[in-house]
Amino acid sequence: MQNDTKKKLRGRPRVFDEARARQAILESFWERGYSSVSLDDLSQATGMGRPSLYAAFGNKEQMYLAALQHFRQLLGQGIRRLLADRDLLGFYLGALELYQSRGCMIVCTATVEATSSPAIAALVNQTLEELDRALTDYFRSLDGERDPIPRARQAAAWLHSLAIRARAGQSSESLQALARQASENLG
Amino acid sequence: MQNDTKKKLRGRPRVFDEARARQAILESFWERGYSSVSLDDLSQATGMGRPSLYAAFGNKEQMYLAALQHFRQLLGQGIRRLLADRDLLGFYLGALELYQSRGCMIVCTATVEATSSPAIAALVNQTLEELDRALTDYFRSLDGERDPIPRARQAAAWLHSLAIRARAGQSSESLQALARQASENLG
DNA sequence: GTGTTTTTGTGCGATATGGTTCAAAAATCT
DNA sequence: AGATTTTTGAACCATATCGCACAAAAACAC
Repeated sequence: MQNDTKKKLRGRPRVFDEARARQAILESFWERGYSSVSLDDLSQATGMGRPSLYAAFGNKEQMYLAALQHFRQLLGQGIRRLLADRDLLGFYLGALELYQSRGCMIVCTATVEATSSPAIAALVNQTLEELDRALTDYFRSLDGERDPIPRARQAAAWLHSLAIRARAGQSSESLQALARQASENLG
Repeated sequence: MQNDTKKKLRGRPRVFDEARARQAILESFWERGYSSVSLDDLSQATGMGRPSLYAAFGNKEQMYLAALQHFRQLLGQGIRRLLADRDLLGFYLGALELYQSRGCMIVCTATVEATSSPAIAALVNQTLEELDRALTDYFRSLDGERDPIPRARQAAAWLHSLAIRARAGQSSESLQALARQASENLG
């Protein structure tokens, strides 16, 4: 929980790599959602025993929330980088790459739990609004763009649609065609 | 399982109303997804004992699939009716009404399970494609519409986005504003 | 070596879960 | 009334689930 530096600490050394474990937890939840992933699944995915898992990352909900934050960071990173390039097609294709691996964790798995867990609901909303804000800022920054908000909403709608279709397993070709349509539609 | 007519049958009469029970099952899954709804939850929601539930509707997955079909029918009905009126704003506002109660069952809860259950995945895809087809037909039917497919994809994207935002609990005003934007954008 | 600190794995416990059996109950048919 | 048919509810079974105690293990400090 507190060993971030890799310098020698006092007790028995950990046998697991915390970053790898976090990644494994993220991927499990990302792929199958919250409810259908058990602690045993996580134990297997990380190679850690349940007690170690618990000591290191807390209980199941805390792990899920951390994974969601992790995903959110991943998403935000991509958004900032790609929008800085003013390359909308690149943005959509990059997002698509992320989505085609396992779909969008926010749109396609966290929304289910939103009705059961206020904490998850809050995080979902926060992420959605963050995306809206980032897109609005982007369109506002474009020369001669007078009404950025509706444009941002439309851009978000394309992204949401891509997320859903990717999770549903539609073909790469049709998804990429959609990404192209989105960028042309907005460019 | 087979008693659809209400005429007097042979044995002990059922104490439950099959239609109401189906509705209760639908609402449970619709609200909380597949995995986090237990048979006990369904038993409580319907007022039926688990064995009766099992005898009448099969196992959990069969119940979920039936509920999903039920929802799909509901959605398709609304789509056909509203598009027949050529009232796109009405279409979006109607969908929104459905979505604001519990979100979209396909987009917001079935997609999670798609990775675990091929049957659910297939049904999700089928529904998505059905929607695309219906929207394409609609735009094709409009006078002077030469390229209906991209327009249909855009219309679907607006719908997907509305579904997600509604499930996330965004305000009625912002959702209705989005519905208006969508219909103006396409009209 | 002796003590200290931290991680690990075995294993427990209480409850939840999906599914099913089975006798009793409640209706109809003859 | 008796036989027949169907539903019901209690109870059961095997397994899964989350969470946690606890002793052994593995490192360091002195």
